[in-house]
Amino acid sequence: MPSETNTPSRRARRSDARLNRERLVAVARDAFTEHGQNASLIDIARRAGVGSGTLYRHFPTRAGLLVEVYKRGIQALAELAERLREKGPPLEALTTWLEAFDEYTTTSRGLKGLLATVDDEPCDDVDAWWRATLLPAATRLVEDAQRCGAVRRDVTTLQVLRLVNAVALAHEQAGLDDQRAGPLLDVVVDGLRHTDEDGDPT
Amino acid sequence: MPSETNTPSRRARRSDARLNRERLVAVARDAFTEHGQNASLIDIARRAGVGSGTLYRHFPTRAGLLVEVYKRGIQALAELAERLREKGPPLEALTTWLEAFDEYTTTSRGLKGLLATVDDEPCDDVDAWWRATLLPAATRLVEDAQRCGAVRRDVTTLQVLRLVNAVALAHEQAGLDDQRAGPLLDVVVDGLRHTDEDGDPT
DNA sequence: ACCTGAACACCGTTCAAGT
DNA sequence: ACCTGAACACCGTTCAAGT
Repeated sequence: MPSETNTPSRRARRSDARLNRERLVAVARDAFTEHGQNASLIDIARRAGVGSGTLYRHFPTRAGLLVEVYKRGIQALAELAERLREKGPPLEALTTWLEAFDEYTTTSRGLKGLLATVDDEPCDDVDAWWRATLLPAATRLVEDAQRCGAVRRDVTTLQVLRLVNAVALAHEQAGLDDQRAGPLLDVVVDGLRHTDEDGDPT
Repeated sequence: MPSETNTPSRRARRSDARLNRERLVAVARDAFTEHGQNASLIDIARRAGVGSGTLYRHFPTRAGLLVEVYKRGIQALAELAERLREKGPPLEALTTWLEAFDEYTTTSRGLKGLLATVDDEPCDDVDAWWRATLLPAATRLVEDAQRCGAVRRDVTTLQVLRLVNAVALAHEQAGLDDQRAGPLLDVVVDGLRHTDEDGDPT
């Protein structure tokens, strides 16, 4: 197999590329945390010690880089949703999960910006990826809670996520990055709960 | 009075400046509507037919220009708050006002961005201006509703405004600029209402 | 007093040239 | 196959020079 014996240089190149990629992601994580989702890409490349072209080769779009940075966290949230669903009553599961979601997005500045730009339907493959990861798990939680009458039925899962994300975003933009949104999140969660007191008697 | 007779040229100059200023504001209104609060300033100057220095002379900061564009609307909202307060029951007044607030910010793209950056305390005179206009009126509405037990007491007026603004912002960033936030706003309003069902029995 | 526009520093993105 | 960095187009902001 010459394709294996005569390509130690290929292997070496590849490990170089892999190293660059890892460095970029690590630097990007810091940059997004420090400056939000609009952190300077050229600065990320500089701090990673690579040319700007290299950054674009690995991550053609900013969203792609953002997703790479927050990939693990998004996956962890999806898994948490499944665990909570098996464990407790629907409303409690949803509430706990939304708090975890809020906590993660609060500490991950760039992620808030990424989620905020979500449209009603997937627009590219990066968008499609995180939707496929996060939405199904969240939808199951929301629909469980709706089915048992604990949560109002006139909201979609995407709207719920947008709402919680907006709260986190509002909190961040107010300059209070460090702590969770707390009472503001409570307002949203209370608002999501189904109440009968509005039943129109006509 | 020589200071009056020998300054017809001064009068002419001033009217030039006034015209430039008006043009800038008119163009800026369109630009913010079209591109949001980050619309290109250089493009605004260009479209108004003035040099970039002229824009900076009239409006040293972007926030100053934004406030100028939305000044009337902010004042109108403050007056509406007073009228509603005199007219109906506290909760209804607050609800109606928040809907009007949401509707105005929804149609005024740049305003959402301006309000989103509000800190817990005024940071400059532009910030101070709209706070002095909007906050007192809104605070009276909120506190009325809290006093009569219709709205929970663990939120401040600023938090309420941030929350509603965040909803409008989330809605816009999701690419649905045209319609009001609707159900998302309902969730927030419901969440603000005071309910006793959570009274801890300990 | 007011306006202009060149000048500077910065960024996003692409692409020819290198290894 | 991968990387570099110059090149281009754009913007925010300032300031000397004009009227």
